[in-house]
Amino acid sequence: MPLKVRKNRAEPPPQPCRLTECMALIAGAWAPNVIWSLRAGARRFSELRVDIPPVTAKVLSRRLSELEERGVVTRRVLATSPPSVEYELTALGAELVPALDAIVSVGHRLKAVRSQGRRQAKTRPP
Amino acid sequence: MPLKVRKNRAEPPPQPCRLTECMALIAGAWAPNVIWSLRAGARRFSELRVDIPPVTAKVLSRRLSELEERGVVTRRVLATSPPSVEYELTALGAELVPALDAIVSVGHRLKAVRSQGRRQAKTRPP
DNA sequence: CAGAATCCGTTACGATACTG
DNA sequence: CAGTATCGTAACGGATTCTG
Repeated sequence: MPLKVRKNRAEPPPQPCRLTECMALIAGAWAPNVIWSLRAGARRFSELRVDIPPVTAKVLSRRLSELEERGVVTRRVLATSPPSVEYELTALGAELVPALDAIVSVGHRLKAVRSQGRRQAKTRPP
Repeated sequence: MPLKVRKNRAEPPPQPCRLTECMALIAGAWAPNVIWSLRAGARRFSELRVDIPPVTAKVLSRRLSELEERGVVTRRVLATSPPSVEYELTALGAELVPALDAIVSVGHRLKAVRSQGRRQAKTRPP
């Protein structure tokens, strides 16, 4: 008799597809970095390029459009000469920052555990 | 005179590359869904396939290996017949769940703003 | 059941060059 | 300065088949 698939307890958020859809908010190369760079306030296109070294103008431009379309950032053209454009997190976009923080925190601790787990491998209770 | 690139205020976490590295924790298709599915406890391979409908065995298997290697989940082979394998979040892996929750929360509210922003477009203070 | 192996299509990224 | 256009490539995921 085949094993029974246990019911998945705790399913307040309905389908897993919802999750996928929401994760798309920060999808695409460098999107998290853009949010990260804007955490302290507005920033211009070329400043973002400097903040995120290996990003190309094409990809940065694309990512910013997507983030704007999704309501994560706002775009404001300044009447300077030459013209410059400022990007800023929306109120909701700013709420993504703590989430990124949490992920980074876990990442750092995982790395620490890794490197010290090597040295002193097994301390297991019998 | 060209505009000066303003210093990026607030830079406690050093390079943006660190962020990229940490975001890799939840990278790959369905990885967030796996973490999500394991939030309430251990789950078998085939149960995860049911939890996350469109995932193929190949990709699920690959994602689980990666997550295990990164210390996000643990893998335990049960001595049953036929053999089954249980996956479970590690302590650190479990800390990713609130972060995913936050992102989902923002995602839902962004969607709400979107759909009601259509109907009643402009209410701006002079 | 849990998964490895193979093949193959899509895509998204990077590099480069060009525009307003 | 702030992008857009075009091109080539590598990586990723999906479908299918096979094994212990």
